Amino acid sequence: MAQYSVQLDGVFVALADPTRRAVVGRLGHGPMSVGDLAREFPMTLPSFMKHVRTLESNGLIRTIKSGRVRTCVLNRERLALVDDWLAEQRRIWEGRTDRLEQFVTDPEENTP
Amino acid sequence: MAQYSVQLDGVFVALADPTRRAVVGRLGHGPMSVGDLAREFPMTLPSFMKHVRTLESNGLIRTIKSGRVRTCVLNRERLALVDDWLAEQRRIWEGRTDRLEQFVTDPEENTP
DNA sequence: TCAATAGTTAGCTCTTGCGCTAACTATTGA
DNA sequence: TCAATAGTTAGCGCAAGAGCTAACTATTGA
Repeated sequence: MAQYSVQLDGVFVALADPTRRAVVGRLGHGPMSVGDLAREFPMTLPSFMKHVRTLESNGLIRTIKSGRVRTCVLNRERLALVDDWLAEQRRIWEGRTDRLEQFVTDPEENTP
Repeated sequence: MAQYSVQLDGVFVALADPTRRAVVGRLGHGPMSVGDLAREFPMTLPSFMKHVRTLESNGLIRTIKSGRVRTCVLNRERLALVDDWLAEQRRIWEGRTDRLEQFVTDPEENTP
C-alpha cells in the first residue's frame, strides 16, 4: 500500500511535465527511437534524455537499445494507476453523505 | 487548446504531491477547514497552507473564508480533466495500427 | 476586554528539476 | 578504415518547490 503510493507518486510526477505527457501521447502511436522523438521537441538531446529516463524509471515507458538506437515503448499498464486513483476518488465522494451539496447551498450550516 | 493544456498541466502538477493528493482524497468526504485538514499532516500550518493555495490556484479546490475559518471544498469537475486526458490516450493507442504488439513480439522487426 | 484561536505574511534554507554545453563512446555504412 | 550518426556522461546555472521559524492580523468567546 505504501509501495502503491510511491508508484502512484512517480507516475504523477512523471506526467506533471508537458514534454513527458507529449512523449506518452506520441508513443501511443507506436514505439519510436529517442532521436526521432527528440526531434519533435525544442530542446537538446541530453535534456530530452532526462525526460526519457524519468519516464522509464517511473515505469511509464520501457526502452530497448539495439545497436546505437534506443527505442521507447509505452507501458500502458502504468497509466492504469491513474485510472485507479481517479476511480477511488469517485468511490470516496459517492460513498459520502451529501455534505458537499449542503455546503454549497447553505455555507452557514457547515461553519457553526 | 493551449489553454486546455495549461490547465491540464496545473492539475497534474498539483496532483504530483502526495500531500495534495491526500487533501483531495480527504475533501472527497466533504468540506473541511484548513486547520482540521492540516492537523492530519506532519507539517506546520504555513507549509500546509502553500499546498492549499496550490490546489486552489490550479482549480482543484475552492475555499471560502467565513470569520476566521477558511473552509476547503473539492472541485470535482477539475479532476475530470485527468479523465479526459486518459481517455484521449486510450483513443490514440486504440486508433493506431498494432505496432506495439508487433514490437513486443518481435523487436528486430522495428529496428531495421 | 482580553486571551485564545485560526490563519496569514515575510523571509530563510535546502533540494530538486530542467535546461544548457562540451566532450566522450559506440555503431554503422560507404 | 574513417566519417557520420546515435546516444551518453559530466558538470554547470538558474528557478521553483517544499519545508521551516518568527511575527503578525483578525475573530471569537468567556
